[in-house]
Amino acid sequence: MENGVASTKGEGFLSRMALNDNKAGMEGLDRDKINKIIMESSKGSRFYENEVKKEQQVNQRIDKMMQQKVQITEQQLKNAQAQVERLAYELEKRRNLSHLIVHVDMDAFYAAVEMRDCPELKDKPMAVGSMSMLSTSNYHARKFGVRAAMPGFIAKKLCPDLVIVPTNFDKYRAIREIFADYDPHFQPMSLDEAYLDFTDHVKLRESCPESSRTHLFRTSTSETGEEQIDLPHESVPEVRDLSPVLFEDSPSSSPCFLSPEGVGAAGGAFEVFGTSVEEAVREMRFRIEQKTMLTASAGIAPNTMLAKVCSDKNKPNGQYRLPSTREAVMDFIQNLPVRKVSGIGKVSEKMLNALDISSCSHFSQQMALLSLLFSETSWHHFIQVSLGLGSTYLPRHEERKSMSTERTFRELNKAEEQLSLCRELCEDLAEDMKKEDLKGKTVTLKLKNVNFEVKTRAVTLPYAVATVDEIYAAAKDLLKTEMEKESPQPLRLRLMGVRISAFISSDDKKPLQKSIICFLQPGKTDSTSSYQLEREHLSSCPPLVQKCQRQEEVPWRTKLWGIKEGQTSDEPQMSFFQKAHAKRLQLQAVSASTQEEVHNEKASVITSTGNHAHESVKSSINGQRSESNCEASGLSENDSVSLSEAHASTSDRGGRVSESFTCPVCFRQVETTDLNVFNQHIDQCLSDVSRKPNQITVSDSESDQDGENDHEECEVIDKWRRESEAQKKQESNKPDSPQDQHNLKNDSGQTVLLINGENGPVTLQQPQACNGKGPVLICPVCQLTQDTNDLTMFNRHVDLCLNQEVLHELGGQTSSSINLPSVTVTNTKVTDKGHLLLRQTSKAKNKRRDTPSSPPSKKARGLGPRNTIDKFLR
DNA sequence: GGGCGCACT
DNA sequence: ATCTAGTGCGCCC
Repeated sequence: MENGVASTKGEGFLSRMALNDNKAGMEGLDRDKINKIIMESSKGSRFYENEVKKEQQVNQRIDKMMQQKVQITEQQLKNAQAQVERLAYELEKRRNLSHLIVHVDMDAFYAAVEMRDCPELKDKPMAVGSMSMLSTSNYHARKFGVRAAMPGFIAKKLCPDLVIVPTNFDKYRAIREIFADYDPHFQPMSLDEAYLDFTDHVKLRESCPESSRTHLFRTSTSETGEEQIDLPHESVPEVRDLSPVLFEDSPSSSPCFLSPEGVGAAGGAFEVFGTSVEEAVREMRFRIEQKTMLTASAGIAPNTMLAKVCSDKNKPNGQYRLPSTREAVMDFIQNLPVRKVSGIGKVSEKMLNALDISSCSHFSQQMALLSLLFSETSWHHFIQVSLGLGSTYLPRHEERKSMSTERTFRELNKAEEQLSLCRELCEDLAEDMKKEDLKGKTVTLKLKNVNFEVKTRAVTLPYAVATVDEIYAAAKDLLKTEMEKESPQPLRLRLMGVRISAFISSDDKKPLQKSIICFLQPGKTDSTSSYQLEREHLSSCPPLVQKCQRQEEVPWRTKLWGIKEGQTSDEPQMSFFQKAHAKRLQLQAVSASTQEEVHNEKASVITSTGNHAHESVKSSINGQRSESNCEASGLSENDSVSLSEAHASTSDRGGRVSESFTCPVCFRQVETTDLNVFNQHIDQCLSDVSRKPNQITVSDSESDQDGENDHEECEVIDKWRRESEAQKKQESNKPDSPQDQHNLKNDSGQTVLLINGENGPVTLQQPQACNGKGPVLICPVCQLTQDTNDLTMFNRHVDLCLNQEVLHELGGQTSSSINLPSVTVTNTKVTDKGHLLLRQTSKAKNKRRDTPSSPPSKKARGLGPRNTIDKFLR
């Protein structure tokens, strides 16, 4: 090799495949011995040869880069340096240390689940996967060098006693919901990993009573209110013997998990958690463990980039906090190996190494050079890493961009078989496409031959396709073309895959309905109105409309992200309905970003009972009607509940049974069973919006940098809402009923108290008394007046009451059998599992989803959204 | 738009 | 004997 990077094939191979001893649980292994086995198992195989070839290609890239490097003039470097410094200055100016981003990562996730469900495995080295490939291994196996992404047959050589368990994704999927308990807006990166923003939670935590930070140990599955994750056919081992067995050599096993500080009234041990973010995260991990019997590790830092690195620091079953000071961040970065940074992989690392860059501190020294040798996105990413900068907001779920299926097999060289396999793949893909109601224009065929050479061939059709025949027609053409190229030799394939991309928007497939009859009547469409959306963003949410039509829960987060920065009010094609939608969704985003959740699984037990005893709660809430304003707009998760479940509901309000719909525009209950009447109501609401088209705006995040317009915009919306309400009142000529919507807020203008309707739609509580100071809060459980105006405190109290109710009176009753009032406090969300999440708004801010210190483009390599998992989640 | 590589899990 | 599957994005043409 010209640059001397790899002098032999073996070295070249090992530089790609050798044991990466950075991995947790891999410390102090006999690396040479392990690498020798890896080498011996691989040498001479086609895979090996291909790896060597790829290695050479990388080396060529490096050579090319080095040639460029020597041609760089002093002047170029000087100019580049100036540019780099300017950017660094700008980035520094925008550094945002105000967020507390948490990255949670389940420890050896798949393996841990399998061990939990099959305790005999606990003492053995085991891995999840197949002889061909392992997904992960437990910590026993890691001692032998067995790790994720290693083929099982090699792992067996390293560790002959290794037990390999096949993957069971359905089981792993169930775990995901625990993250939502903590932050419904969490960003899942995979089945076992997520980012959460703890900023607001910690702010509120400081004023929390100790009781709400007290958590019981699970002593048996039935004694606590913690829901069980659905785990088909397995026994539930004692949690306390799980953790030490799983991670006996954990660097940071929290002893508190094993030696509880006290014994609760119910006989259960409990632990009190503090108010700091470390304690909050520790509490979360504790609860995850109590609930799933699995441990998680976490990193706490001012941004996602750092949080991710931090979560790895004390793995397994540990956490690490990087203080939110510039000094701490820069210290942390100095000795951080570049490879630890998300987005810098094997190849990037090697290229950087060739420039003598191995730790992040080297970045700043070489940044001018890097700016000349790497693409703009790449070096921008590098410079941010060098400054310890990263995203301070959690990008929400985005739309899927492609869908594919592929299969690996033993050599397949008969044209007939290849074609029928291709057909099979197309069938699978078409089925998946149908599930998400997708149609795409680009069909890509992927082929890997027995020498591991990968080819992709794509065709973009003038129309979108989704059916088997359509996809196959395109894929077959591509395959035949490749066959012809090779003929008379046959293609010798080991993998075939079909992918569809370039999805068309839902609107192209089915026009949106002005009246949201689509929410209500599956299959029925109103062809008289169609909406051409100018913005691709807004229109590119194909799964949404269909899901509405199926009356499934609408993924509002998805919808929310259909509305992105750059949307403005002067888009003529945007329907008013969509504008109203957009605005509300945007407001949801605002409140979502400022909401914090009060853990309340016990309350969730209550909520899931649904239609009981609303009345008993109503009388307990006295308060003032709020002035509409931004903070108390009430446009939060509640709305998503209303919207997503804007279908007929039968309720027993006021002792009578009535059919009603919740209007998705004004949120009022429309008491009718006639869809036409309901649609008329919605149309009226929409025309209310239309009279103020410029006020129902979707703000451009770029032009609203400091969120200063938020208040103004909220006022506009609330004004409209007030007017709308007044108008409706006139129409119906009825006084306010308890179900009428009012935003209530406490003295600080932060909170609204609502009573939850049984079927999702939220009805707001009419204030009944006013003491001049704010709402008088009476606990719906113990019926005692609470000496506080602070809804957070009140929530905590209710929480505790419910806990006691559930634990001490109802014992092991399951959630569905508990018959208690349904209580919701504002900005709550009833999750699909019936969990009641309590949150409280704080000052609306952070409207910008892209904060000054977040990367200029999340498209920076490796930092884009990961949608892999969404397929599993849906 | 096509082809292919990188990165991540 | 045996080295995944799925996705998004960058770069180059």
